[in-house]
Amino acid sequence: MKTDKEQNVKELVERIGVAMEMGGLQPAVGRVLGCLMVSDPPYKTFDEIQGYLGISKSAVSNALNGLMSREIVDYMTLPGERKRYFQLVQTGMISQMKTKLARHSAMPELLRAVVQVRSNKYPEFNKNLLEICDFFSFMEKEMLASLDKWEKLKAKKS
Amino acid sequence: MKTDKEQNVKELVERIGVAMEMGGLQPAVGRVLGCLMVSDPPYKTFDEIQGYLGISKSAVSNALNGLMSREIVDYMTLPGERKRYFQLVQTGMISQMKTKLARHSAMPELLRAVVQVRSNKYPEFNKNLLEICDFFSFMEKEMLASLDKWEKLKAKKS
DNA sequence: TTTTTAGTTTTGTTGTTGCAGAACTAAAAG
DNA sequence: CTTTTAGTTCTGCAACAACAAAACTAAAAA
Repeated sequence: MKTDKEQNVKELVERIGVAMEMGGLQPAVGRVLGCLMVSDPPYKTFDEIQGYLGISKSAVSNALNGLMSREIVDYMTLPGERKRYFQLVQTGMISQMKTKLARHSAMPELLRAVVQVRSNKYPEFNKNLLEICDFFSFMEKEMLASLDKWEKLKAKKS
Repeated sequence: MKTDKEQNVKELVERIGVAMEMGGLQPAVGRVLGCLMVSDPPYKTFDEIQGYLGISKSAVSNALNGLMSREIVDYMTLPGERKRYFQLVQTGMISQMKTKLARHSAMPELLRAVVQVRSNKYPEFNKNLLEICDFFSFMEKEMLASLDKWEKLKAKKS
């Protein structure tokens, strides 16, 4: 039966939505993403998204605009048609990861400021703060290196 | 003048609070963390925290309990005293990073499920989905490796 | 026993989020 | 010029989050 598989797909979309929600996106945004992932063909119009998810136009509009501003989604048009076909930007998730990393980058600076403000009556504590600071710097550097590594790996393949 | 420096420290606490807030914690929680970072000595009682931040007891209580359940803060007691001295767990931020990483680990599985559900009419799209999937797996592996590297580096020093 | 201390739990208020529904708009079609 | 299409923006609401204030509790002190 067809409905059976479709049910499965909808549940999958729902699970993607929840996963995205935990990543800081709002529910409807996560579902739109999920919808575009399972969509066959891999693009959908505004109305199709709305119909598939059964949510309001405003929810779809806001979700799509948010996703487009983050460059996770973009759209194309077909010649002679006015409507837009929305689709995932394949590199979007990857650059998303980069921006997420960048958000941690304020910590080392703050921690250094903290240590500068502290007395040196508790050198052990200060040392540990600096170590945490080093840890964050270290991880940021490492992750950027990993991203580089990935990009080179991909470049070779293609 | 003393007040001048204290003002600076309070601003620093506030900035830490904001940084933590962006990391997904609630405002009061971020400030309690900031307070414990700049605290000299590096521990404070419930009342001291409340007094320093000028927030309610319930806010302090909830913040501390949340931080303790995440193992970012713990407390000690002094012999003969009932009150608890709250302090940062130095490894707390680091294990916090680990849990954050773990949250991404559902993605590869979901993406694989998506591809299995899709037709193969759009092999390019499917290939790209699998590539994103690989990317997340790759990054998770890399980060765990980095964490290992850090721990070994630290082990050597001490 | 009562009182104090060190918090916890409950209650209520305020502000914010996330969305639906309806009104609106701009461009194209008729 | 009117109508349709493809969305956007506005209005309003229900649910939830973050917190203050106050009531409560459990253990120790007096």
